[in-house]
Amino acid sequence: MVDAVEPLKARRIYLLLRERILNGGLEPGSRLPGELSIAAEYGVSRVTVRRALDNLAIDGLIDRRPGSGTFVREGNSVQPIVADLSNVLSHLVEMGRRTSVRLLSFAYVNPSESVAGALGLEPGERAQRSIRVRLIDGAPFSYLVTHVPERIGVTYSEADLASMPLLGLLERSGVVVEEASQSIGATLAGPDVAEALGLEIGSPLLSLTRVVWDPSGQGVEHLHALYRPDRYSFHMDLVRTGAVGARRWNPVAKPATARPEPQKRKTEGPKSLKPKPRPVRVSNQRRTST
Amino acid sequence: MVDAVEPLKARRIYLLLRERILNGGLEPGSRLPGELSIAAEYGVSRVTVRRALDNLAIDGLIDRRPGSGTFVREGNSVQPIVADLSNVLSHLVEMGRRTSVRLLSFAYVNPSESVAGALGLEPGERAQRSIRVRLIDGAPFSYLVTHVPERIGVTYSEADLASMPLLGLLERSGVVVEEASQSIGATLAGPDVAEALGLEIGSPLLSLTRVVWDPSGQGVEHLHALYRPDRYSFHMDLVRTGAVGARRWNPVAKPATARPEPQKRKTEGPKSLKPKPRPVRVSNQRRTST
DNA sequence: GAGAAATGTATTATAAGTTAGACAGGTAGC
DNA sequence: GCTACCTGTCTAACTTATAATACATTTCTC
Repeated sequence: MVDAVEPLKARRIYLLLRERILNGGLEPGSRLPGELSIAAEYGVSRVTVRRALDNLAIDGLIDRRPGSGTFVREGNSVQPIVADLSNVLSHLVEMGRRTSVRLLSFAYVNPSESVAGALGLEPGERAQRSIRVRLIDGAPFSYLVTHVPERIGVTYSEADLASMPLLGLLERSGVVVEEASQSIGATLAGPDVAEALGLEIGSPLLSLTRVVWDPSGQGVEHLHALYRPDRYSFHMDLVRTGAVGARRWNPVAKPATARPEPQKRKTEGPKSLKPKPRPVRVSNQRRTST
Repeated sequence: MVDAVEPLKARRIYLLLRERILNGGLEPGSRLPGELSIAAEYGVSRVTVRRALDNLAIDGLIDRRPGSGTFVREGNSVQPIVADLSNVLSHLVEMGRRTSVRLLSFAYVNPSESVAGALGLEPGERAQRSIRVRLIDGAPFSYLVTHVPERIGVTYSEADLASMPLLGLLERSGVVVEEASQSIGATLAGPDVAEALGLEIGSPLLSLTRVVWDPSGQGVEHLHALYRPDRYSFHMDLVRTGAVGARRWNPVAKPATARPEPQKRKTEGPKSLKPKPRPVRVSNQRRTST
């Protein structure tokens, strides 16, 4: 009879206030209620409220001015890297930002059942697994676990992996890559991933699972990618197509040649020049630790 | 100098293990590592691990057999709803599953700066904000916050909102919807969202922010959606296009007419008939409290 | 049956979170 | 200047969470 307790009021209040700042009604520059008011509102002590505010201050979300009050800091919108759904990294290179890769693991393993199933492996068939972390300007933003069937003929070395995209290596080896299927979800950072990405355990992550097939339908690559949402997000433009009554969104297919940006929004509002102060921003670790 | 502490390890481990059971590598029926192993892995004491396992047992996710071990309970695999990036709900209807909507809030507000900027509102211009929760077969899976400029001519009522998609209502009102831009990220559940979706505070969420414009570039709708990743995920098929040397992924544009499924994977492995053993489960809050 | 390994249970000690209160000092309004 | 209100800091007592052990019981393997 483990009676689920209700601990950690400070964190609860921290999350609550953070939500109000990021998504909710608290405008940048506005003043928060006094610490005593907040304490009364949520039925906790002032010390507890202060702990929550401390964390918000560490996150850089608020500005505390003694005698005056606590204010929502302005300009705390750190834009994450934006990627479209196709070739994620071409953007970055265009922007002149330097990306690098750290190879954490390189081994031949018996894949998990789900990976084996997705790739269509025979029972007991092994796969080459590599774990990589991708960095931009020295800051890690993605954790990639890839599985490639051993029988595909893995012709690349560890050094190759650290310098070239895996798909490029496969295509160089003569593997024809035709189609893929991927799904996007969210999950929490475990110990390994948290350390590799410089996060706290339990931080939210974007997850992407992609399975790539060759023209015969043979599984070629299984990718499980985890992204820091404060540094990476998916972006896409949609157009409304179809007849009335069956209208739907369709993604805008971009030409293979790189283009600066679709940049279509011609809103004329005074703020329209600042197209998207996307507030999503997830920073929640107070201590990156390790 | 409040040194950020490390609270609630038990809950953290509970969330992590739950994530591994639901999305991660732990197959149903498989045995978890021993309590001591888990304790060592996460650097906590066995008591703490046991607390986490207690909660997982309450959730019905695991099965503890004294002397034998702790096992992932079978039959938890509730497939998440799979949506493509365009018309998320058409799938569901096709599948014959019943979705419903709960309207949590309906008001005219001064939108936050980020929303106002995205929609291109004049300073001080108000917007109609509605907060809805969407359910499938009675289980909530998404939390939607939409903003529509007041001047657009909001011709729908609260009752309309609870029964029809917002975009449909707008188009019925004569608003021409042409293009949109959206980005996908991840975040943690705050108190409000957690309660609305039946989650613990701190659970991971998929977040989608979409801005819709009419042909003149005027903002029409701002959508901020949060999805339970165990019940909802984005899925898309990609094809490799472009010349050698500049190959990239492009999404497969689907026809407006509903089609059962692309279903391309013709892998012949014995497990290929079970293409996706995605294990999932639902109930997880022990106490929604307050 | 012996032994290893697992969960179930209990005890004690330490660490951490919370509360309540008091006081100092800064800021703004009257 | 006075007052009200705010944050910053501190103390003391209390409650809860976690750690470190030890030991019993069940299960599986050999």
